[in-house]
Amino acid sequence: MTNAQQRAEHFTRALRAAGVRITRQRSALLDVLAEAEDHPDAVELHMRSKDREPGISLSTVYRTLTALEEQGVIQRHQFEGASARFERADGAHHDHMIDVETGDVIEFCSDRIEKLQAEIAREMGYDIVHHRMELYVRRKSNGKA
Amino acid sequence: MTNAQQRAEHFTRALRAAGVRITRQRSALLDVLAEAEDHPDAVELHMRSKDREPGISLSTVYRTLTALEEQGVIQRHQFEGASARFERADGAHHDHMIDVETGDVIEFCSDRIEKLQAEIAREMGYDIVHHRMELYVRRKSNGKA
DNA sequence: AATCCTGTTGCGAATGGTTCGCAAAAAGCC
DNA sequence: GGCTTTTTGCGAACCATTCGCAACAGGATT
Repeated sequence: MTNAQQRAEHFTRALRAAGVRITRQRSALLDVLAEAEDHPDAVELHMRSKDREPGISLSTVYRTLTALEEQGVIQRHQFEGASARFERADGAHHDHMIDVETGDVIEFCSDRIEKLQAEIAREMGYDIVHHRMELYVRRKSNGKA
Repeated sequence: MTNAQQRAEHFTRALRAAGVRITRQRSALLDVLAEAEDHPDAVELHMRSKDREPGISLSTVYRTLTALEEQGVIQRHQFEGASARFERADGAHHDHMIDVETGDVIEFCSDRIEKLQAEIAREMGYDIVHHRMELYVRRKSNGKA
């Protein structure tokens, strides 16, 4: 069994556990999400899902994405000046770099930054509920200047 | 002359320099922005401006905010699940903590985090164009747990 | 595999923050 | 003061997302 199939089953179980029914439409979207290696938005996911289940509507995509997010198995990211983009919530926590030229999303993680964030919040009398850190970047110029 | 007056003049000069005319409406909004010590959204700025210049419309507030942002004298922040909030761009760069209970915005800055961000981007072959870091926080609980 | 109950669908309409188009009004240079 | 150009307020348009609803379909039970 492929990783993607395992992930699709994981999604299915998560929804079933929440009393959510698995319809043909949802199954198609779950497969799409399980296979995605990028950070697609709702419209992109809708297009990919239509290849498997032509009848699926954009509303259903949004509704299912919301349900999956509520179960904590996917994450929704609202990057600057763009519609929400989604990704699986399997691996470890990470932050994002967005290539401002191409829109590509690069994942990264820094324990040291996380520690500093927690420390700063603590010093000011707060606990961090969650955080958002995005670096908007451009490929480094080769030349000197 | 108060700081707020100086800041209002600074805004005025910035707009004039860009060939933007200073109308009564804009003048009112500029004063409001110059006095603000918080991070108001467009609707809030509209309300405050109406106290000085009752005729001002929300469209004008948005248009002027956009012009000021283009001149780099104010900043627009899009925090999670809320409308855009604005602040003056005088002082040094800083990031934000948002109290998830109250919506209050607390400013903070960490050179160490900034350095780490730049280092991470560099190692991956990128230059940072700008970044966004927001800590969504809750007042620390007094008790043990 | 037929039934029933309840959750789900697609559609189009609604939402909410923000922007736009337009004709009337006002800045500000001469 | 007149004239040109920008700006205004208004309402309509926008766009991503959500909602309302009547028709439809899981899936547990039989």
